[in-house]
This record gives sequence, C-alpha cells and structure tokens, in this order.
Amino acid sequence: MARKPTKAATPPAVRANAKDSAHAGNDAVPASSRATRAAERRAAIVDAAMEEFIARGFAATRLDDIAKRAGVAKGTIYLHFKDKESMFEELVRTVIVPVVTRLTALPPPAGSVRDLVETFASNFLKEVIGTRRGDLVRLIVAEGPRFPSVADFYYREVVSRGIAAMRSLIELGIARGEIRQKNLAHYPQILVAPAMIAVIWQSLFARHAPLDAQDMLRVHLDLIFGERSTT
Amino acid sequence: MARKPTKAATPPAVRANAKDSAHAGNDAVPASSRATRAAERRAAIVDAAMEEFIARGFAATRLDDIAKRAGVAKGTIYLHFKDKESMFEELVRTVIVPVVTRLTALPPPAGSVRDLVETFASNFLKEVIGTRRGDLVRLIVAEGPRFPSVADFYYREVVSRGIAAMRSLIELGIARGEIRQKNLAHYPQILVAPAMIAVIWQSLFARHAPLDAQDMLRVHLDLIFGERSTT
Amino acid sequence: MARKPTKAATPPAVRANAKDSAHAGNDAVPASSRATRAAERRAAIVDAAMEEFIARGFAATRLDDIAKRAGVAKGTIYLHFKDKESMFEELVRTVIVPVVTRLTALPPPAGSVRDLVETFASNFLKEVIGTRRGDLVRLIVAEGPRFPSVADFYYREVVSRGIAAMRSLIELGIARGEIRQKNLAHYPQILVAPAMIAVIWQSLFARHAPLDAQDMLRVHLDLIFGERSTT
Amino acid sequence: MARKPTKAATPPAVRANAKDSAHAGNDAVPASSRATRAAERRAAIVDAAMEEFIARGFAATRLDDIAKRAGVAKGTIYLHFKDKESMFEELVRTVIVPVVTRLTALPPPAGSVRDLVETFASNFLKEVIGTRRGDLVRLIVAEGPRFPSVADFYYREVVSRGIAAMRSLIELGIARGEIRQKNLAHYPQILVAPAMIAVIWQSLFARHAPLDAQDMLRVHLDLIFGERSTT
DNA sequence: TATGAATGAGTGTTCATTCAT
DNA sequence: TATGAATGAACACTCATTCAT
Repeated sequence: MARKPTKAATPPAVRANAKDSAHAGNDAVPASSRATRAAERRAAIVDAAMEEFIARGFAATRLDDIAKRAGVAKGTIYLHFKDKESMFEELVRTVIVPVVTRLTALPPPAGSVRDLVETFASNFLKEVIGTRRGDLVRLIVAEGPRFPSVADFYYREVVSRGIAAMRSLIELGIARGEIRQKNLAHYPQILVAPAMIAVIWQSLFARHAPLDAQDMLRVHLDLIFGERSTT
Repeated sequence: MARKPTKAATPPAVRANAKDSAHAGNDAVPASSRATRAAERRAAIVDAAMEEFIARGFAATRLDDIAKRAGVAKGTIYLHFKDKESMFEELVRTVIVPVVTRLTALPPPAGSVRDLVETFASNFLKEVIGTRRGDLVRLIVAEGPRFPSVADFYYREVVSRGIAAMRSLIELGIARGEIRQKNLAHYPQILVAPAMIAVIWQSLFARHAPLDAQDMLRVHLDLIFGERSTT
Repeated sequence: MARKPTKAATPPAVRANAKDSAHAGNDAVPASSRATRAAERRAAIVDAAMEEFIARGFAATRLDDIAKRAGVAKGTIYLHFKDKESMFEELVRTVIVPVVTRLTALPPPAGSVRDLVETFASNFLKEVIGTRRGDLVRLIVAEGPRFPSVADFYYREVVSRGIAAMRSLIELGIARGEIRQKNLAHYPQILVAPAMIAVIWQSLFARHAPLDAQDMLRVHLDLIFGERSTT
Repeated sequence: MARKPTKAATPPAVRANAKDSAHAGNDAVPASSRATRAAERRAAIVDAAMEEFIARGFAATRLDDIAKRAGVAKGTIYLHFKDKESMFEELVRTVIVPVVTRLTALPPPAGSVRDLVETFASNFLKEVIGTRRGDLVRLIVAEGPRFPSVADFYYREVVSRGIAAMRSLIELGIARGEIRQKNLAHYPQILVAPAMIAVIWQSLFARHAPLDAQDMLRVHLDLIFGERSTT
C-alpha cells in the first residue's frame, strides 16, 4: 500500500540542476532521506516478521508472507537481513531492547517496596500480558532451544537483568521489614513466576478460561508482603 | 500393555517333543506375535517422534529423521498415523495420559496439607522437571497456538484437572488453618507457577544458570504455609 | 485373531484315517476343489481390476483398491500375476477373448447381407455400447500407446478380424447387389465407424447429449444399403 | 520452438546511438520484455507438457520430465499453473481453442456442399490426423472420464459446435438435393465418424496397417453424396 | 496358498535464496 | 535500491512389491 507515491511527490526544485538524466527517477526522495526510507522499510519488515513468526513459529513462517505483509518484495528482505535465521535473531533483539529499556526505566524508588513492585507489575500487565510482546515471550520459549543465540541474548538482556532487579527489590523489602521470607532473595523467580504464567496462559488458554491477571498478581503480592490493610 | 503375553502363554508341554525340525531356525523371534511387534514399532515411532519434535519443533521435524531414529521405513509411519499432524496430536495424547494418571494417583490425603503438596511437588520434580516430559510441556507451549486441538486436550486433561486438584488442596489447607491467604483458592495457578517456571527454566537457561528447583519450591511453600519450624 | 481355527475345528471324524497328520487342516475344501477356488479368486481379481482400470486408467489404479474390491489380500494378486503391467495385459486378453468369440460366432449367413449386418450391429449394441465392454474399448484407446503389446493383441484379435469379417460381408453385399459402392470394400472401417463413435460417445458425452445408437446405426445402414422399403 | 525470435525482431534503429556503454553487454536479449519471456516460458511448458501427456497419459507423466523438456526448473511450472491437474486442464484449453477457431473459420459457402465438406475434410486431414492435435483427441478420449471439466469443455467448444456445423451442412445438402438421406441430419456424427476413426487408427494401428485416410474419406463422401462423376 | 505389515524409491509441491532487470 | 521471476534442494506422502508368518 502507498507503494510509489514518491514520483509525484518529488518537488521539481530538487531536481533543478540534475545532470543524471539517464536514471533520474530513482532518487526522487522527498522529505525523508533515502536512509530514512530504508529504515522505514526495515521497520515494516520487522513488524511483519514479528506478526508472522508469532503466529506460525520460525520454521512455518514463509518469507513470502512477511514480504506481502510488509508491502515489499521478497528480494528486499535480503537487502536488510542475511537470511531467515539472522532475520529472526535480529528481530528478537530489535523488538526486545526497547521493552527492556522501558521496563528498567524504573520510577525512582520512592514509597514502599510493595508500591514499587506493584507499579512494576502494573506496567508489565499493560505492556506485556496479552500483547504482542507477551506472544514474543512465548515465541522465545518455543524457539529458544533451536536458537541458542536468541536464548542467550534473551537471558543476558532480559532474564538475568530482571532477576537481578527483582533480587534488589526483595532485598530492599527484607531490609525494610516488608518481606519476612528471607530466602525469597535466593529465588526472585518466585516473584515473577505468576506474571510469566499469566503471559503463557493468555496465549494458550484464554479462550477456555480467562484469567484476571491483575487480581492474581495482587493475591500473589499479598502472599509475599502480607495482606494489605484495606485503607 | 500386555506386551509379551505369548511367551508365558505358550504351554511348554506343547513343544515338548516337537518334530518340526525343518524350520526350527525361524523361531529365533517367536514370542513377539505380530500384534506385539506392531505395538513395539508404534512405540518406537512415538519415542523417536517425541525426541525429534522436542528437539526441532513440529514444522522443522523431518519424518525421515523420525523413521531413521525409530529404525523403521518412512512408509511404516503411515501405517500408524494418518499424517504428520495427527502423529503430533496423537503423540501428545499418548505421552501425556500416563503422566496424568500417575500424578493424579495421589497418595491418600494423610498428614498435613503441606506434606501432601510437598509430596506432589517432589513427584513433579522427579517426573517432570528436567526430563523429557518437561520438554513436552515446553513443546506444547510452543506449538499450542498452531494446534488448538493439542492445546484443548492439554487444557482439558492436564491443566483444568491440575487446577481443580490444587484448588481442593488449597481449600483444605485454608479449612485446616494451614493457609492464611483465603484468596489463594481463586488462583491455584500461583501454587504451581514456580514449578512451571522451573520446567521452562531448565529447558532454556539451565546451562546459563542452573536452578535448584527443589529448594525453590520449598521456599515457595514456606511463603504459602509459613516457614517450617525446623524441628 | 482366529488365525488357525481349522486345527481345532476340524471334526475328528473327517480326519479319521488321515495319515498326513502334519498339515491335514488345509484341505478341508468342500465342493469346489483347490484349483476351482484359485480360479474363482483369479476371476474376482480380474473383474475388480477391470473396474478399477476402466475407472482410473492404468497408472492411477492402485493395487490396494483392486485387492479390496476383489476381496483378497494385496499379496494374493502376486500369486496370479507377475506385476501390475502384466496384470493389465493379461486382463485385456482375458476379457476380450470371450467377446470376440461370441461376436464372431456369427449366425449362419442366411438372409440378406443387410439382415446379417443388422443382426451383428444389434448384438454389438447390446453387448458393447454403454457396457463395461464398451469402456474397455475406450481403455484400450487410452492405454494402447503405452502398452504396445495390448494394442498389438487388440489389433490382431479384434480389429483385424473384425475388419476382415466386415470386408467379407461388404463383398458379399456387393456381389449380391445390395451394396452399390464398390470401393467400400477397401474401407470396412466406414461400416463400423459409427458404432465405434457410439461407444466413445457413451463414455464421454452421454450425460451432455444422449445418443440413440440404435437409430443412428439404422440410418447409417440405410446410407449403405439404401433406405429400407417400409413394407 | 520459436524460442528466441527476439534477436531478429529487435529493430536495429533503436540501438543506433546508444551511449549506455557501461553495461552494454547485458542487452544481448533486450527486446524480449519480462512479459514476453514469461509468455515464452509458458508456451515452452505447454508444449512440453503436451508432448509428455500425450506420450504417457496424465497420471504417468512426471512434472520433472515436463520441466526438463521445457528447459525450466520444476518450480517454474508452479509460477504458471496451480498444480498438475489444472495444468492439464488449461493445457487442453490452450491447445484446442486455436484449432477450433481455425477450423470454424470456414471458407465462404461457395460451390456445392460436397465441395465444402471436402474442403473441410481435407483441412481436417492436414491439421489433425496424424498430428500432435490428433493425439490430443485421443488424449481427451483417454482422460475425459477422469477430467469431467475437460470432457465438458471439449464437448462444449468442439463437439457440439462441430455437430451443429455438420448438421447445417447436411441440411443444406438435403435442400439442394445433393444428399438423399433425409435422416442423416439427425446424426451428423455419421458424417464425421470415419474421420474420427482415422484419427484414432493413426494413433494406435498405423504401424500395423497404415490407413489412407484421404481416400477413405472420399469413399465415405461418395456414400453420402453419391459417386462423383469422373470428369 | 493367502495374508498384510513393511519397505523405500519415486513424485507433487513448497519455499529460501539468487540475480537479471 | 528494489523487484519478483526463476531456481532446485528438500520434504510429505504414496504405492508397487516383497516376505515372514
């Protein structure tokens, strides 16, 4: 869609003293420079690929479909990615990084630890569970074993950081007396486990039995921090 | 299931003074009747397919490889399964059912609820986490969206039952005063979440950061039941 | 399952003075001798194969289907025929020969030539057009080029004889003054052409436009012998 | 055949003062636009497929062989046809249509009806009998029952039209007193029957007994129109 | 003799990748 | 840069043929 609007859009002035009469048509790039256009295309491909990989998994996804969805020709994909595998790998990186940075841009540690964790959980709910990004998590779980580099990357960039962050929070909670269970700091996974389960549940069983993730997480936090006094 | 009943069933007396010397050599493999052989082959195929599907996922698995691994010809697979898809679906059923029946054959509810849950968790640890069966769980998470029938089956046979069983236990725990958190009964998922995370963790990140699942589960139970008084 | 019930089922009386103790059970064949049974089976296979080959052509016919239709096991076919090709070839022979002998068993040349030809045509109508045998003709037309031996056989046994017979009739007709066109004797094909066309028409276009073969043949004979005086 | 007519077709003038020295080598095949090339390839595939289908029938024909004969890769076939079946169906259409249009482009009805029919027959002889197109007729007879759509198409486009045309001619002949047999108009099949037989004969029995189709048709016409007065 | 499970070569079809335009 | 026609290796599935029972 909107395949070749450029030709008409080219302001004549731009081509003023163009001497390259032979193949002048191509470089009629308007406002967005060539580089920008390329970046846009790449983004379109990444988005399309994401959709397809999530829907079908790596092996069953056809580059043809990605190209169609992205509105580019199949060959164009190869101008941006070496092959299907590296596309998948880079894709995961590309999509994950901003998520991580957003989530780790934690609000300054004001208020109680529980508040912090709750804010975090609430962000997670909005940003991940039941969204495309949640599906990405499932995709990584699915394809991880066949793409060690992806699993490694995910572990390094997301999991280990997340675990570390959770551990800090837990330790802070323990220090402040909000958390009783001292051993919890050894297994921050416990803190996130229900959230992860919620992600997977939504992908697989939502239509059998919808899950109120928010409420579940609240109950879980009550377990850890003690039931909240209803103010 | 009644794998080799023939051997025992053959009355020794019958062959006492057997004079069929002519073709005595054949019965080097006499006992396994045709039906038995067929069952064995089918089992071999199921095993091989399980390995391959786990290792590569559905789409990337080649029937050729399954056949090779099972030690049968490719065509033989089609004597047992309609096509690749139904093989996958039946496979999951075949493998899951015994697991379910074993796990649901709960020890009689003697002792405290915590003991019950602990026993259950310990079984789960031994039988599932880090085993082929654990990988199967990951496989289902991975392929579920593309195999609704598999996801449905898994939900019906495993998840919903498991959830129900956990809920009963939780309610029992609440009734007996072992569990404080009344709301936990609404989300039995919380009880199992760390176990599931452990399963997935072992599949994906074990080599980066091994997880002591047993200890983690213990900590989690402490969270729910209160820290165990070290007698 | 009920594999060898014979041994036990054999009434002792029957085996009274049987000295062939070793494999006495088999020959419990009632009225029809073993040879007869074999011939019956062969006939069943031939019939089934005929149906299938006509319906699907040689290449697209599955031995499995033939076996099923004939009520025998696939392997049994190989007890009667070397392979699929020779089955097809022998089949055509088997089926054609009786047709030929019946058709060539012309009624003694009494009456006019036209009467003779008409009798012949009427037989042909009943015995061939719109019947399985008519389909066989189409089958031979279809597979002839790939089965030279079949085409050869068909030419030798059916076509050349038929042509010769027709030629005799035509010559007789000319001699008796019933036929004017002397040259017709050079092309007996002309005499049979409409009959053959009728055969093919029924196979291919009957449902679009049914053809009254009998009437057409009458008109054709009128053309050759002159319109019949309606006495 | 007629693979690269482009070379000759390229008007020299076009390349007169070409300054595109840089990559002048490429345009050794300039004229044939992509569309032209595609059409050529498609034609090559159609030709090759025609040969193979005629030689082996539908089921026994391998796409591999068609591709090889057409000088394209197997995958290329699928750029032009959905699958083997539709290739066969489209093929028949593609090949038949021009034949029909040519044959129906009858010379203006000048002269006697017999002359007309004779002209027609002579065209038929040259264009169909003993040619690839004749084999196509046999192919349709052979595969028709398994390809109703092909039989339908053939009936609609060829047979029904041909029958109608023949009927008109016969009626004209009757009106002009050239044909005595009034009933012939009911069965135009009789008029064409020997021609069809000739087609089939050439395919199947030519090597056993060659048939002088031309002479046979003449004799047949004598039968219908009366023997020609030897001028 | 009869069976039908087992085989594996063979075939239609797909799809990642290339490359001339 | 971008295209999409062309490629051909790869794969699911079939089926004639064999052979242990």
